[in-house]
Amino acid sequence: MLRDTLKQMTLTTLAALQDRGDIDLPEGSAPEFDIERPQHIKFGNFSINVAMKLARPPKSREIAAKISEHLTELGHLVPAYDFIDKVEVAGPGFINIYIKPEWLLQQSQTIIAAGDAFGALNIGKGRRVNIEFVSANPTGMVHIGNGRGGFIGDTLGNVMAAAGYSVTKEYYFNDYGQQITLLGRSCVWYIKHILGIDAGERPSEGYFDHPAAVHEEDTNKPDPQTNAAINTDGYYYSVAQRVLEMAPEVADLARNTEIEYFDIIGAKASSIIMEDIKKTMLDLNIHFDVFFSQASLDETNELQKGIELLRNNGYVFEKDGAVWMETSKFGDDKDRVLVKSNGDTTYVASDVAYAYNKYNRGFDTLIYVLGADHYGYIGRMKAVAQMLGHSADSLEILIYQQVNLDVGGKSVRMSKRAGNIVNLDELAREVGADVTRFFYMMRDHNSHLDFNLELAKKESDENPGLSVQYAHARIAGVLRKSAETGSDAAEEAKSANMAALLNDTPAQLEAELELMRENLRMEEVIERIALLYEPHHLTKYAMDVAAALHVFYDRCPALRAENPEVRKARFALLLATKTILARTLNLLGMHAPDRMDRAE
RNA sequence: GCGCCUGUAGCUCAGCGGAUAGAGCAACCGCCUUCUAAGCGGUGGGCCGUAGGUUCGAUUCCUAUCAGGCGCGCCA
Repeated sequence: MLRDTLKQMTLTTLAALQDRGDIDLPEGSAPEFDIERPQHIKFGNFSINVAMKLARPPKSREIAAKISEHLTELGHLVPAYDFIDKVEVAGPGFINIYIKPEWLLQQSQTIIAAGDAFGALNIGKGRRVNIEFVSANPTGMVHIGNGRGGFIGDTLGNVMAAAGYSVTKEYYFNDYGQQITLLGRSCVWYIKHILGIDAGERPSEGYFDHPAAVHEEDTNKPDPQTNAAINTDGYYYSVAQRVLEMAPEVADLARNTEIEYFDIIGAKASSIIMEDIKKTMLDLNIHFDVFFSQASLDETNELQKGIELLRNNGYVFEKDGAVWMETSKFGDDKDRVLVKSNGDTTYVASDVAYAYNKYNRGFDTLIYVLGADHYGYIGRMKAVAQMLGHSADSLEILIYQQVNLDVGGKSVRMSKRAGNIVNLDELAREVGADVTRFFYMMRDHNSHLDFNLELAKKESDENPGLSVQYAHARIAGVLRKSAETGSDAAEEAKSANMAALLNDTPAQLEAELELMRENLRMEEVIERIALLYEPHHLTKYAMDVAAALHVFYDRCPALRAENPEVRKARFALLLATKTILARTLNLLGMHAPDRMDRAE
């Protein structure tokens, strides 16, 4: 990528000037510096700040002038560096690089030739990365809160794969222990209602639908716990119905109501819910390579092996009849219990085993995408990584902030008790998967997200994500029109002389150059996302490319261009941009439509 | 009490220590006999929460402080 080339050129220049005695590098080596994208194009395509790192103004300007001179020379002498139009020194010592317009335009051919492979980087060098996200327990549907991780994880995974990492996307589900028993008991209660058996009082703990007839102002009162309050449209009611359909023999078990049957029924309910979750994920184009069962850790004995490994490494001790691990040795707030005094293993013990399992599968980096309520994980899991013999950096936890509901301008937390949980599949149905994905990805994962469902529905008309898709559709429209008149735009573009555009009006040329500048930025965006784990930059980038395309479309007709050379060259720009837009949309998990019908 | 996140335009938010802080939406004014107007051009709108500090340079880093959110189990 161009920025890397410039960095290399600058390093070469610094070394040459040092040899010549023109500059004095601290300890003989180049300082840290950046190749930046200036805010205004009048400051060039790129800006180098190394001179200010070496000295204060006005001395920095002198150094910048020397570097600038040498860079210009390099551009003339080395054919591979022949993209520099001019180099200028500005302000306190910025070295501003201006790229030749014809070089920029010519890159459209590079993009077209690369096709879907454009933007594929090798910064990952094939390193294996495991990204775990969503991992919602199969005791209820994914909602707009815990679903946020789905968009972050899936998009980050897509981008990291493009950046040359070998990515495995994974969902860890808890099909083990107490909560499955609870789910089973809740399900039995509903089954009894369905079968017309006396179900008794509704258990105080478990998984139940919000009663149908209760209004918001009643939420602080205890649930009615009567047959009348049962919501036959509720989710758990439907799960119970499906358990009965799937396994009619359950009816007999439910009549008995022995504790051990709860687990059996709970397992069936949980597998139904898991299928629902998988379907929701698929509807939103969120893909997983692996669904990992927590229970399997026990079956494979990894639960015990993980603990044993920690014990052998000397980090396990006993206290108060429980087994502990010394996570505090590695910066955690406190030590954590692995085996309770009653002999049960803790959830944390499963986390240890799961991390152990992931490392054993050969992953170099484990990324966890978790909600803010899992903040406490960071310290303990980083400690676990080290106790298992890996670096703290090999395990990264991305915390995304809470999603609240925006009700009448006030931020309201979703809760089961208030019955105001909005499920993700509901949102996807209302506004569509593409808009949903774009909407979520516009925000940094560190930012809080107040979800206004009404607005989200409205934004389906106004969402900038649609403008990006429209940009893609517009290009497809031109190509379609061209095909209708019997011409082959792709064929014409191949033989285009891009320099033909240099005779366009200044406004046209500016639009064409801006379009190519944006197109070529994709590699930098992918690199940054992969290195910093910040997938939200992709939406901003997509909007920038779309905006550049719309301006170009407005000013620079292709089909109607009088000059056939100009027409060909503009076809090349359109095809290159279509490639970029399609690629960007696909990384976002969105469709790149060839046609969009107006809403009205 | 301790820890983490957030505070930028009317709203929702971008902003990798750099130059005159940006986008979308909302508001206002223009542009369709033209490759889709889901678009383009223009206007207005900012003590970057507050106060110090580091730096040639701070919205960005550090400290304090105010405000909002979240977390601090032998729960999962």
